[in-house]
Amino acid sequence: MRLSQLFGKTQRQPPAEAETASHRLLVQAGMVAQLAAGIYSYLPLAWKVLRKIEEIVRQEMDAAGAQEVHLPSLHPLEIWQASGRHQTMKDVLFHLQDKRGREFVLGPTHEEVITDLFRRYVRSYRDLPLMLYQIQTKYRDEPRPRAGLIRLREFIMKDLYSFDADWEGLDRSYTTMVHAYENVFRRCGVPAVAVLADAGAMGGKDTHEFMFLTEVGEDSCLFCQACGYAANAEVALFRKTPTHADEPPLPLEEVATPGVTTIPQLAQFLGIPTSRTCKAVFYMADGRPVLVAIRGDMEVNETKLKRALRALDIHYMSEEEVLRAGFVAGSASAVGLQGATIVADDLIPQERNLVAGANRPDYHLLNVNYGRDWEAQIVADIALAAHGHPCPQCGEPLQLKRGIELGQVFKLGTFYSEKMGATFLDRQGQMRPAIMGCYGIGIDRLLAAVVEANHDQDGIIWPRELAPYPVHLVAIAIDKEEIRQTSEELYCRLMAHGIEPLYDDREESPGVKLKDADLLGMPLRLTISPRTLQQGAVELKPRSSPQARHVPLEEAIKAVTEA
RNA sequence: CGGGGUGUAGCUCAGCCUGGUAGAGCACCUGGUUUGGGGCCAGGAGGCCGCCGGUUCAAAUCCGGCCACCCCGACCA
Repeated sequence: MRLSQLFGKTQRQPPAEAETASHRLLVQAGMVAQLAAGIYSYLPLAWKVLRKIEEIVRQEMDAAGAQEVHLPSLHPLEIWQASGRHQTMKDVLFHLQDKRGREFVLGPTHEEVITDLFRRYVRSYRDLPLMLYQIQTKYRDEPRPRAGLIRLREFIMKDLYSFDADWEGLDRSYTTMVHAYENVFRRCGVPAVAVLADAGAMGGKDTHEFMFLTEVGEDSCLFCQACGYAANAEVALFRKTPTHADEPPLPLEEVATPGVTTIPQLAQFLGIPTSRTCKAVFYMADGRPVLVAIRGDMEVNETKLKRALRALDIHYMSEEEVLRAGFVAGSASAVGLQGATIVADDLIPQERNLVAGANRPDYHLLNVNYGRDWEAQIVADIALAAHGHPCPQCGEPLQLKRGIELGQVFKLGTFYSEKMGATFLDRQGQMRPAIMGCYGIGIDRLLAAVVEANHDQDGIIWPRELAPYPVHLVAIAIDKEEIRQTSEELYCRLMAHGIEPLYDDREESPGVKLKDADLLGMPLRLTISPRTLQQGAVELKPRSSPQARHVPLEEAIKAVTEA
């Protein structure tokens, strides 16, 4: 490919809006272009890489025994009503109508469509297990698109669905997919780790996310170096031990705490650690007020809270909602509280003599004891694991790291098959719902991660298997006839050997060409210049190393093949 | 949806406070020169100053509303 003909132009200035390396480099290299928030065009170079990523994914999915299909993006609304997800996913669904007013949604994922397909064709356990997948554009009206290709509203996803006759079968399919995913990410040059995750609106039980650990990631995960425990912060457990479990309960006592409205102030005012306090946090859960009681040194994990409440939607109370609920912000507690659901973290009942709000301004209560002074409707683990908390398995301190979620695998079970009647007859002639799993990879997000994982200050460094072209051929001073002739010859010779280079045949200064070569990131660079030509040589340099060497022109093909 | 920020040439930005002729660098076109890290010279083309309204003799500039985009949070591949 001649660079002079290539559609897409490098820019000298990085784009102002880009804050992450992948966003900046892909835009600056002229590989992607934004159309609207979370909606991008892919130009030739990026599209080539995406196709290579897809090819790797196809190979691994096929090797795992899956078959590729292609499902529609236009989904009749009814199919979403059948699963109930027109409600649980309504915030991200794009809606549209046909001429007759029939309602459709743009597919954000395909459990409903695939389950429908299954129920039309599968009758017998003999057809199981079954794995179907597709690589397709998904549409989600994300509340906040972010960081170039990291979070898009229109994106390419590989989604695979497994159907098994029993739970052991699902476990096997799941394990098979986990291994396939490890292969995909390894081949793409992105180190990914599997962590325990939350199933969210997908339904189902076990689920893992594959994380690429990086500071620019939007997820937080906790890791134990001692025993290997790894979990998304949304679901991470940690070992909780009460500090004063053996203390006898002391009499409740009200104290004046003028001007004290926060836990740190309270602890300082009374000269106690924050772990001796019981904090009240206010939420609205599906429109109902909720008071959450948690030890003062911990934070609420909203994913856990949402699950404990079995709520569709929860959010932190606004000031207005606090007023309406009648909570005394700064001095609130569950003691004597009416008219709200009370949720207590499961550590609270084990503690003795905590300090909590008195539900009147400037007063707090000493020696508050669960069971004696108050009770909660729900007691559950709703605490957020943090850096340094003890591992739930071995007690060693957990490490907090940020990551980008590249893929997720779910054991869905019968969530969809029961709702939608996806059944089969087992060996005994019994009708049973299929046991399902689903497995997604964000293809364009993976592209972004590839760049995040493979770049330096000068540009992208494509891994071999993904590079748009294996070689970048730079002709310096190409307006000199002998340079042009030699470069053209080498270009043709490489092509004849099945190596298509990206050939910089532009009449540009050396600096421009070399900078662009670094930015565009082909794994090998061949440079022809008056200097190399004098020796009848061409310079060969890997993008990933500063080491360049001269090789005789006639050995160029061999050198490239062996490099 | 809450909080913060930005909208001026293809890109990066100045001009706005203090109203009066729309600018720079890069990119683009012509010609010349240079040739190993975005070189130099000359000439040229390119703008509903985000949109709508208001104030004013006069608005990129002041005021109001709206929209878009970016960042931080609640959601997800």
